[in-house]
Amino acid sequence: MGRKSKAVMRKQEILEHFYLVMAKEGFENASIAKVAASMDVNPSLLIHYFKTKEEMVIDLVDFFLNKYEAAFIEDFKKEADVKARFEKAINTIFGLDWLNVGEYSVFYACYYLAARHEKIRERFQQMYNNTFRSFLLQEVQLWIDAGIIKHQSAIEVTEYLVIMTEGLAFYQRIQDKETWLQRSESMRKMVYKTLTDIQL
Amino acid sequence: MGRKSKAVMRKQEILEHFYLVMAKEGFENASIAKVAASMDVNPSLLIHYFKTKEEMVIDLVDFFLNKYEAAFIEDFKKEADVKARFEKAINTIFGLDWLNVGEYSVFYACYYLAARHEKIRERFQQMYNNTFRSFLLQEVQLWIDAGIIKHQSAIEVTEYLVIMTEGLAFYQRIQDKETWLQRSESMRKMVYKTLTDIQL
Amino acid sequence: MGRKSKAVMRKQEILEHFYLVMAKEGFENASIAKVAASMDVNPSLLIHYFKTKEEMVIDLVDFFLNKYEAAFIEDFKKEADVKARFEKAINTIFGLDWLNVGEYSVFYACYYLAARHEKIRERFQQMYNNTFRSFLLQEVQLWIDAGIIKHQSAIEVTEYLVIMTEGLAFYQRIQDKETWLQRSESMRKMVYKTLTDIQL
Amino acid sequence: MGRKSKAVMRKQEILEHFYLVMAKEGFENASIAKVAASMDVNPSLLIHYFKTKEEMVIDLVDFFLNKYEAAFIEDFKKEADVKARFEKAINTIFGLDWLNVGEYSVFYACYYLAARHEKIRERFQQMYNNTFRSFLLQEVQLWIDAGIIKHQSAIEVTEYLVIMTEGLAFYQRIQDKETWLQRSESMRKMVYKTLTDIQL
DNA sequence: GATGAATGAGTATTCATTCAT
DNA sequence: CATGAATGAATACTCATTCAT
Repeated sequence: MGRKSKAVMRKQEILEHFYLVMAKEGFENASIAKVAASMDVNPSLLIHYFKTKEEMVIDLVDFFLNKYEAAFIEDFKKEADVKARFEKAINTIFGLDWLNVGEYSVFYACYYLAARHEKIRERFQQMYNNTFRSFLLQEVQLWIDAGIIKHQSAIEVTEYLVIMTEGLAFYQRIQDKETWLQRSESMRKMVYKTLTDIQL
Repeated sequence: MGRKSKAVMRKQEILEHFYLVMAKEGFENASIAKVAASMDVNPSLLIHYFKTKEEMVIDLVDFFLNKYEAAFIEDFKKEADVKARFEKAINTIFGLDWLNVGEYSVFYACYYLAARHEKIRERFQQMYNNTFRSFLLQEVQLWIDAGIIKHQSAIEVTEYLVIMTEGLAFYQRIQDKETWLQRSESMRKMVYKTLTDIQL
Repeated sequence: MGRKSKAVMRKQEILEHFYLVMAKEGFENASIAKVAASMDVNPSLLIHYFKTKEEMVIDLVDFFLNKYEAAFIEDFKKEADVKARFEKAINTIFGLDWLNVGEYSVFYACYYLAARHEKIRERFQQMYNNTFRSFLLQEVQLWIDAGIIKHQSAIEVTEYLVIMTEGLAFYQRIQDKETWLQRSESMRKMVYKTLTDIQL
Repeated sequence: MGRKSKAVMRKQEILEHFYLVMAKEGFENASIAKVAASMDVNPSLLIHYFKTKEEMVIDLVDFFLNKYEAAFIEDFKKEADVKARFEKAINTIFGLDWLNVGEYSVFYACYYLAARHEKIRERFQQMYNNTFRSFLLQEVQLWIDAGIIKHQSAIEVTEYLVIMTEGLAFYQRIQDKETWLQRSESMRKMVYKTLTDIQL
């Protein structure tokens, strides 16, 4: 494969700074000039690599989702034992956020953009359907094979988990920490019961 | 003596147009000038009522969430019979979206803003905690009293429904219609089972 | 004479606030809106009393110079003994400033305006020629009569003092305090000598 | 490689136009747009060189004072003979103004700004202390060496001349020409006498 | 006498972008 | 590859002012 070309590296670097500016100043305030300032280069250099800002935004979403996917998968891979991984998965879903304010504001900026930009929406679809679902699917299958989950198909459980994860993340972010912690425990039990038929 | 105050009405009118411009052109492209153009008044008039754009944005979120709340409650109130209302609630959650693209892009723009603005986040909290939760809570209690839902507390079920609703809405929006329809049915069954202990 | 009419009092009040805003924010930033805000009234009220801003500015200069004159004369009147008044006059001229930053910035804003506005220039002329000169003239005559000043006409000395006062004030304002104090003493001696023919 | 820098020249050109606009329309009416219009370029170009208007104003003062200094020194250098230069200096101080209305209104706008801006005040200090004083000081020393001025130190005389110059300039500008001419002659005599001990 | 509605021109500044070097 | 010059449209906001109430 050899070294990445300078262009590819530069683009990556630009997106990294674009992301940082967005996390810090908000998506609506992230301008080419500010990203250039953050990199200490001339604004026209960014235009040199991404012909328009729109292109840059689209690539930013891609860049961000790659990061997000990697973090998600990383989180699941750590444990070797199947039972332990199941517990960990549940804990992760109900655990406090993986992302800080700046980061998840970028996530929702991207999600907002998906509503208006077909290309971006497709990228989201791809992430959820290919990466998350297909990864979770094999994971869930292992849980079923191990008898942890009963009476349900792998595909249904996968969908359920994705939806719960997003619903929880969404709901959690508008709650203050104390309120959230009070509520998350009973949610955890309910999901646990739904999946395992075991009353905790 | 001054003039009779048109402030309340005018503000409402401005927010209506702000919302329309946002739905049509996207939140990042909704400028004071465009809203003024849409109303056929001078931009400075908007500043006369809302001293800054920020204030206008905050009030827009409020305006939008009020609308959203009203639509939500309206939807639940239509049926008189408890059992029918329960079915309807489930169907609504799993049904296709209440909102069109422009509308839900505004919703997610608002949600994105909540990540960065405390006032806006508080407004979301208030909507979820006071309006949705408290409304759903009495509804769920009726379902429990009627024996539709078993073995679970009203508060838990309420939380569960809110989270499922948001998770589903989120997930649905990045799926194409066909994919979504295929998946929603199995989700519906799983939730039904979780709540009623009845295998559909 | 009776009471001043409400209009006169209101105008005075407006000018007072105009002056305060100017001293605080600078003459180029003193707008009708800010003055109104400072008074907690509606901007159009100021237009009600002064038809245009220009008129308000002209009256402001007048208002300010009246204040300035009053302070000047007050300062001279305090002493009864002629010799003491002469000493005091000299000390005042060489003493540190009567005005603080905001105040003298207003003074120089007015002076700047005099360069462009004939009406304002005339008002300055009137102040210097009528008030300062004519007041100083009788004062100087007393000093001459008392034999404090020798070999010079009252009119010449008056002119000399006005010029020295302005030159010193101007020069002093761009010096830091320490530098100024070092230099003012020798200036004082030179003027003293010029006027009295006495080597201090 | 970038473009060859035109920054220095362009900045100078902009300041020249800024000065012209200020002299013509008054400091409070000198806007970036007007300066750009006067240069027949786009307003944003001015911001390209001076990031803010404030920066532009500060540089304008510098630009103006440089001009002013140069004119002052030029005026003194013309004569070769010491005695002639002394006479010329006195005549210049008492002569009619070097500047026309627009020009000296800019001068007083700058002086006004010095009251509010430390950087600008420092620039004035520098001009008076370094340029004027140090230049005059050597000049005055020549006069003393030549026996034109007696019984006084060079430094005192220098201070005295600076102060008289400013006081006269200030006073002169609010007088009409006829009044001024009547008075300047006697002033001239008094200064002459103070410096030379010779009764004219 | 005082308010608030409304305007229209103006403010400084930022934006993305193009082009010459 | 990278800079800096330059543009032109857009930004939010402020200005003084008018007019109806």
